[in-house]
Formats: sequence, C-alpha cells, structure tokens
Amino acid sequence: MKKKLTADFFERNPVDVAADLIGKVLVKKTSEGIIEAVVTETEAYGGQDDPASHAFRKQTPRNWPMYAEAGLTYVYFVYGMHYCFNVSVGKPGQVGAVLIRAVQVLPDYVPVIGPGRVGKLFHFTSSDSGVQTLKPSSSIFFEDQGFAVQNVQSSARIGIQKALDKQWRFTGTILR
DNA sequence: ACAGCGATTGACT
DNA sequence: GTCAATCGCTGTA
Repeated sequence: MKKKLTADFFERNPVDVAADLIGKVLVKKTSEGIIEAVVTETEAYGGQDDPASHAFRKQTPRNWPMYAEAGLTYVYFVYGMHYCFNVSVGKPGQVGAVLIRAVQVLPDYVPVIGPGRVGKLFHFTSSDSGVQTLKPSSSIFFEDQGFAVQNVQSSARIGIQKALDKQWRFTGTILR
C-alpha cells in the first residue's frame, strides 16, 4: 500500500511536517532506475521567525522555493561541494522548508546519514530545485508505505550557530 | 569589488 | 582531534 503525500500534508507548519516525515519514503525516478529511501532524520526551517533559516532575511534566486507553494523541492549547494535536499512547506504565504538529513535506502535499509550524503545518493543538483513533487507526473515525490516509527525525538539543529533554543531536528527509528 | 563563511564531508595526525 | 576542499551568498566598502 503506497500513498503519495498530497498538499494537505505539506501545507502545515515546518515543525509538524518535519516530525511527520520520519518514516515516509522519498522517491526519485530517473532513466537509470528508481531510488527509494525511508526518512530517518529531518530539520525544520522557518522564515523571519528563524534566524538560522536561509529565508530569515529575504527571497533570493536560491531560496525562492521556501517562499512558494508547498511541495516544491529546494536543493542548495553548500561548502562548494554538497547538495542538500529540502521540501518547501507551509500554508500559502507561509515561508519554510524541511531538510532531509538521513535516510535508509530500500529495500535493504542501508543507512545514509548526513544531508550531503543524501544529496549524493539521489544525485540531486541545482536543476532538481524548484520541482513540484505534488504533480502526478513528478519524478521526485514522497509517499507513505506504511512504515511504523519508534522513538521520534526532537533536538537542536546541526551545523548552525543561531536559534539553538529551537528543538527543530527530528530523529526516529524505523520498525521492520 | 572583495573578504569571509556556510543547514558538510572525508582524509589525515 | 584538526584541516582542506571549493564556490555561491552575504555583509561591508
């Protein structure tokens, strides 16, 4: 039983979506084949309320998906070598995104830990940014495959100096 | 125009 | 534990 996630899932505040994405499956279809992985670690990012967010100041050619409709991919290039994958979330007019930090690759549950490694696994590049995952024809999307999740915990986000009081990082264990 | 650094990783001491 | 890789975004001038 595979149910593709729809707009009502992503049109909520980033913290709720980040928590609920644990255990959901990220899918990318390419000419090479299909890549599927269960999400095990996420981080929520907001807008003007979140000093650690790329969207704290203003919209730019890079971060525009965070301002646009929920369900858009937001892929950014960092440290001159890594691509990090986010999905834009929030009700229309709300700014935010969820970063995918770790997954387990199906069907063997091989762990891939770290946003740069997730980007490498899915071969994400800048051309994958701004893609609408909710479109029926989209080659990148999330789906619910019915995985049960245990021990979802929140903690401070990794790799940032600001807003360390916000516990917007989520980790969980996949039951199988 | 330019210096500094980032939602990171891998290699090396 | 420390540090290089490598480039676009950002703040300052």
